[in-house]
Amino acid sequence: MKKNALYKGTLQNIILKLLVKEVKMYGYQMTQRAKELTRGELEMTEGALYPILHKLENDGIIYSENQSVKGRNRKYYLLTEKGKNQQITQEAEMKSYLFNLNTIFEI
Amino acid sequence: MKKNALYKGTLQNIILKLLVKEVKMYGYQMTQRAKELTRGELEMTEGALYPILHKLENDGIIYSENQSVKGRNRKYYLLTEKGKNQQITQEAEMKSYLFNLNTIFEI
DNA sequence: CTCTATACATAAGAAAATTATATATATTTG
DNA sequence: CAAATATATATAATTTTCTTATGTATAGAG
Repeated sequence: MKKNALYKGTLQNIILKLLVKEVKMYGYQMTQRAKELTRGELEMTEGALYPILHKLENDGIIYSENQSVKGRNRKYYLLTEKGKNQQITQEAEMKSYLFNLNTIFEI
Repeated sequence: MKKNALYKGTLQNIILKLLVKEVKMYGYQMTQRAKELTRGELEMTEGALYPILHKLENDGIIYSENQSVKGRNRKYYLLTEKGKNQQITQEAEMKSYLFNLNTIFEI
């Protein structure tokens, strides 16, 4: 099994959760934060991350602000109002999902 | 988001857990059991289930026994020794995964 | 000055699911 | 009793979602 196999289908949900917790984040920062929070387990690849961010922005769930920091460009993302609602819905789905898996795996 | 989106990547793990709990099960039974345990949330489709079962059998993780019940054929699956070890490994991975998601979603 | 880290982006390919279709029998319902 | 639904397995075509690979660019460490 691949390293991130279990996390398939949860990435968008995780991204929205990170954004609601930290208010604004840039892509690279999300990969680091996700890795920290999962004790090194989840390594979000750029090939997965950036297309999701672009899709979310295109769908009006998040919006971006460019900022130059120490000569490098960062693209910060924030939740829109629509995105905040979406995040609440998806977090509820995630909690139900976790409850169900806890049931199956008797945790 | 699709109904089973979050469960993507966990199906094989769930199947092995069902088998270790109930010793022997047939495919259709797994779909019903999974649906019960997730309060109707997870509806394992045949197109996902059967290819996984065939792959697991081909890899020596499970083996099958045909049984005719009330005129209909059932193909029961059981874990091999290799499969039991595999299940233990995958359950540990699943628990780590759940721990990490609980961390992210602060449950 | 080279390597690693930071930062974003996208194309090609693989993996894992959904959807659709097929077959067959038992049971329930109108 | 015919039709619809439930039971039971299987597979092909398609779609989704990820990995891998590649590209660009700058900062900092050694």
